[in-house]
Amino acid sequence: MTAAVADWLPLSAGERSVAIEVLVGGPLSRTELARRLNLSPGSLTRLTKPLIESGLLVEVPEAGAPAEVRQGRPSQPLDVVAESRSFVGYKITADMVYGVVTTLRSDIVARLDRPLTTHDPAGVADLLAEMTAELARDFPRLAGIGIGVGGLVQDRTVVAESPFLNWRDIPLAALVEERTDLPVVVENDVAALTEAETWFGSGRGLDRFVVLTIGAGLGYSLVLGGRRVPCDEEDRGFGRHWIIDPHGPLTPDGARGSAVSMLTIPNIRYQVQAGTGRDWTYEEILRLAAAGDPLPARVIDEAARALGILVAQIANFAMPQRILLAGEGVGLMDVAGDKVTQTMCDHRHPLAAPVDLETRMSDFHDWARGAAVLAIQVLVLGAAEA
Amino acid sequence: MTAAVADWLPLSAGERSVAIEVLVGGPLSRTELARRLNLSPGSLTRLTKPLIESGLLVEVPEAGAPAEVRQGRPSQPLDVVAESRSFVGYKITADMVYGVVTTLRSDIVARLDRPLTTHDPAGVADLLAEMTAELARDFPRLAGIGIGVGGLVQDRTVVAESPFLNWRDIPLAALVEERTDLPVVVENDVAALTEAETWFGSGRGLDRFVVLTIGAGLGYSLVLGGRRVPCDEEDRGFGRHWIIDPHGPLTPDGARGSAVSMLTIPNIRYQVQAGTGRDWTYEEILRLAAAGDPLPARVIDEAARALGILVAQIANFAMPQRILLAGEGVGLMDVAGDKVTQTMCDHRHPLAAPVDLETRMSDFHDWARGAAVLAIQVLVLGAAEA
DNA sequence: GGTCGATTCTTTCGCCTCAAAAGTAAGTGC
DNA sequence: GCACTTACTTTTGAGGCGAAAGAATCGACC
Repeated sequence: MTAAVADWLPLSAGERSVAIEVLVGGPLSRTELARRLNLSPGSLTRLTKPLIESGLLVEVPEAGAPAEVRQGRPSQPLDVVAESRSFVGYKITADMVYGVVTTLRSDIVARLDRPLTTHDPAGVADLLAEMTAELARDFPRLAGIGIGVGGLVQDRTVVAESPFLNWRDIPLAALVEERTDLPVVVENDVAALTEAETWFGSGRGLDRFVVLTIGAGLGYSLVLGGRRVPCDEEDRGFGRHWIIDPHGPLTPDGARGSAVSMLTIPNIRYQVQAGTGRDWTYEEILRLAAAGDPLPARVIDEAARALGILVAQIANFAMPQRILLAGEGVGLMDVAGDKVTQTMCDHRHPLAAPVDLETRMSDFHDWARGAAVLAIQVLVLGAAEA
Repeated sequence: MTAAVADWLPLSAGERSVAIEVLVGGPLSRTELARRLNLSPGSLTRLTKPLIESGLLVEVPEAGAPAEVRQGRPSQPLDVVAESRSFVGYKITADMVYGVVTTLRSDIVARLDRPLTTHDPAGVADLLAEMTAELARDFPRLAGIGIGVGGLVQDRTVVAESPFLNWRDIPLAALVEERTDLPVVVENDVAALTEAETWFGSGRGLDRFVVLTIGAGLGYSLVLGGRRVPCDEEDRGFGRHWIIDPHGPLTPDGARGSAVSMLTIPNIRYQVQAGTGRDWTYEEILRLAAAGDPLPARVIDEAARALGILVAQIANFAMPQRILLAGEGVGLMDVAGDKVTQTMCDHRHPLAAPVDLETRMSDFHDWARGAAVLAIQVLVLGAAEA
C-alpha cells in the first residue's frame, strides 16, 4: 500500500483518461465514467483493473451520505488516493516566498512562508530547497515542486524575464532540481493559477474559460478546450493598452484610462493619494468608498465601471462560459459589484447569455497552490504538454 | 465513373478524416496525409484504398508543375473529384436572391440571381425551387442546397426570426426540400460565410479564427478548434452595445458611439447625410473622404478608429490567429487602412504578436457560396454537427 | 548502363482496444 | 421469496493500428 503507488507514468491513453477523470471529477462509479468517456461498461472494467491493482485508485465505500436511494445494485465509486503523494507549490514575490503542500487533489494540507532576503538566483534556490526539506519532514512522499513567478517563463523551466526580481534567463527549475532531487516546474503565476482552476476549480470541465486577475497588475488567461492559449505579451503585463476610457486617469503605470490605470491596486492607491494627499491602503480605500467618502467613492466607482466594461468586452469577444475574477484586487466586487454588473449589462446585447462571473478572493497561498497543481499535472501527464 | 460516386456517408472515422483533409487541403500524397493525421503509412494505404475504389478520390498525375526535384519514388498525390457533385448556395436579401453553383471544392461554377418579389415563405420557396430547377439543367449532379439568411436560424432548418423578411419560425428547409427533393441546409448568413472560410478560406487549418463582417449590420463569429462558437445574441445584431466611444455619434441604429453606429454602412451614410444634407452612397462617401472633403473624411476617420479599437479588442481578448474582415463595408480599409492599423497597435501591447488581419471584399455571391459550403459539409459529415 | 541509396507506397502480421452480448452480483419492491 | 432494476464482469469477435519487411520508382554516381 505504501510503496505500491508505482510510477504513474506507464499508463495507456485510456487508463490515463480514466485516472484524470477520477482525479478532477471526484469519486465516480464505473458506469458514470463510461458515460463521461463514451466507453462501454466492459472497457471500464478493463481500464480500471490495473489502476486499482497499482493502488492508484481505490473503491470507496459510499458517496458520503447514502445519497439518493435507488433500486438495483449499488454503484461502487472509484477515487484516487489523494494522500498517496504530496506536492509542493511556491509563489515567489519580491519579499516573500509562500509555500504550500497539497494532496493529489490539490487540497492544501500545510503552509510555510519565509521572507525573501535576496534576489540572487542561487540564494532563492537555496531558500526553496531549505523550505522543501522542512516540508519533507512532515510529508515524506513529495512527488514534485511547482513554482509560480510573476514574469515570463519559458519551457516551464527558465525564468526568461522577471522585472520585480530583476532576473533574466534564470534556469530556476534546474537550480532547485539539483538541490532537492525532485521534479520541478516553473511557470508564470497567472498561468499556474489558471491551470489550477481549469483542473480543479471553476474552469473544471468547461470548454471556454477566462481567468482575470486584479492585483499589482492585471492578468488575463484564456482556456480553450482545456488548454491555456499561449500569448506573446504574456506577463509582461496585460492591460496597459486596454484603453477603457480615453479621458480616464493618468497614472504612473499604464496608458491613460487603461485597465491597468483604473483597476490595479497601486494605481487606485495612487489616484486616491493624488486627490487626498494621504496614502491609504487598498482595503481602507474600499471602506472609505463604501462609507461614501467622495473621492475614494469616485475612484472606486470608476474602477467598477472599468471592470464592467472589461468583463463585457471579454464576454463579447472571447465568449467564455465562465469568467473567474481572482487576485487581491477583487475586493472591488464586494463594494461595487452592482455597478460592475450594471455596466457589464449595458455593454452586452440584451439577449446575450448572462455572464457567469465568479469572484474568488485569493491570497498568496492560492497562488502557491496553483503552482503545486503544475507539479500534479506533470506527474499525471508525464511532463508532456506545451 | 459517372454513377459510381456512391454515397459519401458510409465512411469510417478514419476514412472520413482522410477525405476531409484531402478536400480542404488540396491534392496530398499519402505520406503527407500520414504526417498530418499522425498515422502510419500502412494505415494510409488501408484508408485510401476504399476511397479510391468508390471514386471519391483519384490519384492525380503530378502537382501541376514538376515541383521540386527529389530523389526517391515520386509521390502519388490524391485529390477529390471536385466536379463529381455540384452544390447550390443561395443568399436571400430583402429584394434579391443570389444563387451560385459550386464544386465539391466550393469553387463557383455558375451564378443565378433573381429579384425577390414576395416575402411570403411559400413564394420564396417556390422561387428557390424554380432557380434550382434552372440550375439543375446545366448541373444535373446537384447534391444539396444551402441557404443563407440574415437572422436567427435554428437546427439549420428553421428561420426562427428574420426581421428584414418579417419571418418567424418558418421551416424553410422543409419547404424547399419538398419542392426540390434535395437535402437543404439553412443557416444564418454570417455563420455560413464563417464555415466557408473555416473549411476552404482564410481560416483553413487554424485553431482560433475570427470573422468580422461589416455591412448593413455587423457580424461576429468565433471559430475555435474548427468549430464555430454558438452564441445567443447571434444575428439579432452584434455590436449595438459594443460601445467604442461614449461620446461618439448618435445614430438611428445602435447605442451612442457603438460599433454599429460608427461602422455600418447605413449609419455612416446617416452621419454624412446629417452633416451635408445629401444622401451619398457608401462608395461616394469613401471617395469624398479620400479626396479630403472634411465631413466625410471625419466620419470615415472616426470609423477607421473605431474599427482599429474593435479589432484590437478582439485580438486582445479572443486571441485569434487570424481575423478576417469581410462584407460590403470593408472598403473602409482601402481608404483608411493605415488609420485602422495604427489605432489597433495603440490598443495592443507593444510586444504582442502582430494581428493577422485579412480583408476580403465580398459580394452577395460570396455569401451564397458560404451557404453552398454548408451543403458540402452536410454531405461529407453526414448532417451530424451542432 | 548498372548499382546504390532515397523515398513512397504496399503487404503482412500481430497486438491492442473496443463493443456486443451474455452472465453475475447486489440491492429494492411487493 | 420472487420479480425487477441497476452495476459490474467475462467472453468473444471484429476492426484499426503500427512495425517491419518488401516492392516500386526515381536520382546520383561510377
